[in-house]
Amino acid sequence: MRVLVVEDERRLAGAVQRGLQAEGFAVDLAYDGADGLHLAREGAYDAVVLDLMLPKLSGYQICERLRAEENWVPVLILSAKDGEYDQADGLDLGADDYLTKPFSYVVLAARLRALLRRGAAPRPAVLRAGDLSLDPGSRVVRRGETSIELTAREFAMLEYLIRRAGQVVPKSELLDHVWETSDTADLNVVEVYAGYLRRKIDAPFGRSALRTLRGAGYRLAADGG
Amino acid sequence: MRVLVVEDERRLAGAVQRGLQAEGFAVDLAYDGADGLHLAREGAYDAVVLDLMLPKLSGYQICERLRAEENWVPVLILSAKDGEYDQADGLDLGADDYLTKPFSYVVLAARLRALLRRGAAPRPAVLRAGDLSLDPGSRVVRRGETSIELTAREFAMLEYLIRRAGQVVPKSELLDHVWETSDTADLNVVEVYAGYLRRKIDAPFGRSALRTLRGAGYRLAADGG
DNA sequence: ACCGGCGCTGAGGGCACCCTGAGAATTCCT
DNA sequence: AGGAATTCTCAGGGTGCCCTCAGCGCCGGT
Repeated sequence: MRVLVVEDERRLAGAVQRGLQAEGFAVDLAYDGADGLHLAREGAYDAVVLDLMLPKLSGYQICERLRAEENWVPVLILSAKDGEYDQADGLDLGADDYLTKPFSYVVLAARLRALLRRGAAPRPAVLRAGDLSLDPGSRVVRRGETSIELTAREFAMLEYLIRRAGQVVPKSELLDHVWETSDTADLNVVEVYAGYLRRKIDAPFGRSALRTLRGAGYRLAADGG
Repeated sequence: MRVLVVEDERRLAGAVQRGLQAEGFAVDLAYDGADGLHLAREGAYDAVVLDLMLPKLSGYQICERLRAEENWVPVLILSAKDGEYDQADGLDLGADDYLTKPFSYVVLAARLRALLRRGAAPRPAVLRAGDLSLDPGSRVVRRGETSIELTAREFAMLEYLIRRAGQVVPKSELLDHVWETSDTADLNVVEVYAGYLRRKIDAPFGRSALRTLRGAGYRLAADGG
């Protein structure tokens, strides 16, 4: 398992390298953001550990650029900041885990193993289907450049559909996951909301991303229709 | 996105529920390990949040049992313990993330979103017979590059045939598996649908993948005809 | 070649499935 | 509390799907 560690403080970087090597990882080092980004792009690593405060490019920026390039290598952010909002920001930016200094190599190694077990995440922070995009963090939905106002229920249903874009989703599954009604199930409410969604995400744009498959369910076109 | 929270301290459980609901999650609660395991098994949740110290079954045990049952629902462990080895143990046991008390709902929600981003169910394989392909997940049927629209019944029948491609399938077997009529069986309906299928998957392409074997049944050519 | 049976097909009725507008019920906000 | 937004229920209506039926062609046997 090859890991890239980007950390400008050389003594800490060396210590992390030795600590992870002791746990069986192969570790490369980079000492600034530009080098780190370059290596992460080219090096085919199984995971990347990023310090936040770096010369030239911050850890945030590295992560953001990698994700913008559709590179879903597991990223673990490492930082002295422990404000909760920093943490939330890092995760919503596309990082997969977050660890605050000081930390132990045992924990770092365990979290890396957990990340590697999951494998590279083939999913971006912002969910997309063609020119349709949905950001679970900021709750923003767009069709191309124009943003769309959705109610909570509409948003939840579209989120579920866009996570399964290209797949057929039965109405019963939508009812299970988007609604909380366990027993008194009326599938009609799903149909009603399918109609609401079409009026907001399809009709104004002359598209038809949300298709009904009679007897099967709904399918959101992976290419946005 | 539906989340199960297993936490025995009721006030905390309620607070977490409200906090996550404010972030847009649908939250179910369980107050002991046995309930938690049961719900996690049955409830089709998108993620599970487990307290470690629980009556009846610990969070560790719940996680261990779920994984032993091949249930890969994303699990986040929540605990007052913050010893580094506890953390490492939880992660190596198959949990996907670990958070120590006290924590904030903003962080919990962000980490759940990161988990959901990663957690994607593996798709069923695409079935093939020559240049004929059928995808049970997206419900897409193709002959070469051109996609074909099938009704629910046509799709079900083709799916059954393509799974038995190259083999002879009696009409009675199709009736049993594609239709649910147990007794009042009229085999003619199978013949009718064989005709529908031929008109859609064979005739437009000048092929004949679906052959009739008089007195025996039908056979879908394994090489697509 | 004739005949019996098997399979194919076009037509059509019925109904299940889905969509939609209206309005009640509930929640949220001021 | 009052009003607005959201969520949900309900009934009506359209249409596509499913199945039945009857007639005919075709195949295989004698």
